[in-house]
Amino acid sequence: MRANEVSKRTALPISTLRFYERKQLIPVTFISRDENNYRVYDEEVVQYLQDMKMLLSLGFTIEELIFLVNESSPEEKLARVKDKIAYIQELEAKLEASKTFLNDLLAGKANFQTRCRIEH
Amino acid sequence: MRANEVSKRTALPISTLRFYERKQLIPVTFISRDENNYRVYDEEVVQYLQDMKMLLSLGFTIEELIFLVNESSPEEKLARVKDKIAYIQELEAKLEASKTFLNDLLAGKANFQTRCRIEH
DNA sequence: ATGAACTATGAACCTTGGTTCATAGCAAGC
DNA sequence: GCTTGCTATGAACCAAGGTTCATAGTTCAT
Repeated sequence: MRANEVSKRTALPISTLRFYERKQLIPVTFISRDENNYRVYDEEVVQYLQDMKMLLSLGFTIEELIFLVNESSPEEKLARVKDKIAYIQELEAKLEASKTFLNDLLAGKANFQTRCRIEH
Repeated sequence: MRANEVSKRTALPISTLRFYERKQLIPVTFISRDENNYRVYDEEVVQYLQDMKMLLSLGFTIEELIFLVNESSPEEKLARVKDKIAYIQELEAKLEASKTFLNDLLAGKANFQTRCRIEH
C-alpha cells in the first residue's frame, strides 16, 4: 500500500504520515521501500494509525504515544493508560465547572458582562 | 497597582500580562501610565484576568476572548457563550468515548497491545 | 510518449500561548 | 550613594503538531 491509500484510509495528509514517521511514531516494521524508494505500508498500519489518531485526540502527546508503543513492559503500558483515564476524569470535572461558570455568565450572576460593558 | 502586584494576585507572570496587553486582551481602560512610564493597573483588572484565565483554561482562544470582550452586542456575547457550552458538551461526549476506548485497551478488547508487542 | 498525478527529500514555515534576552531607566533600603 | 530589585522595550526564542516549498524522479492513462 502506498502513501496515497494510507492517507485516504486514515484521513491523514501524506505530510502528516511523513511527519509521524520522522518522529518515530510509526514503528519501522510498518514501512518498507520498493525498488523506486517509494514507501510500502503494511496493511496493519491503517488500524494502527486510526488508534494513534484516537489517542492523540484524547490528549496524548506524540512523545507519550512513542513511549507507550515502545514501552517494553505491559505493566507500564497499563499504568500509562490508567494515568490517562484519571486525567480524562479530571478534565471532565473541569468541563463541568466550566459549564457552571458559563451558565452563570448567561444568568448574569457573574459580573463579567458588566465589566465588559464598562469598556464600551 | 503595579505589574508585580497584579502578577502576584493573578498568578500570571508579568511577561504574560504584557503578552495579553500586546494582544489587546486587556482593555486599555484597565491600564494607565505613571510619570515614569510604569504601568498602573486598575483594581478591577485582577478579577478580569482571573476570568480570562478561567475562560482560557476552558478552551477559549485569546482571539475568541478578545471578540467576546469587545463584542458590542450583548446578544452576540450570549450566542458565543452558548456556542461554547455546546462545544464543551461535545468534548464531554468525546471524553466519555475516550474512556471507553482506553478501558477497552485495559480489558484487552482492542488489539492495540498485541500490535504494540509485534514491534518487540 | 507525453502530461497529469504520485512520490521523495530536507528545510523552511506556520499557529498558539507564551518566555527569555539585551539593554536601559527608576526605586527603595541600608 | 550604592546595591538590589522592579519596570520598560522590541526582538528573538520555545514547544507542539503539523504544513508548505523547491526540486527531482516515477507512474499511469490516453
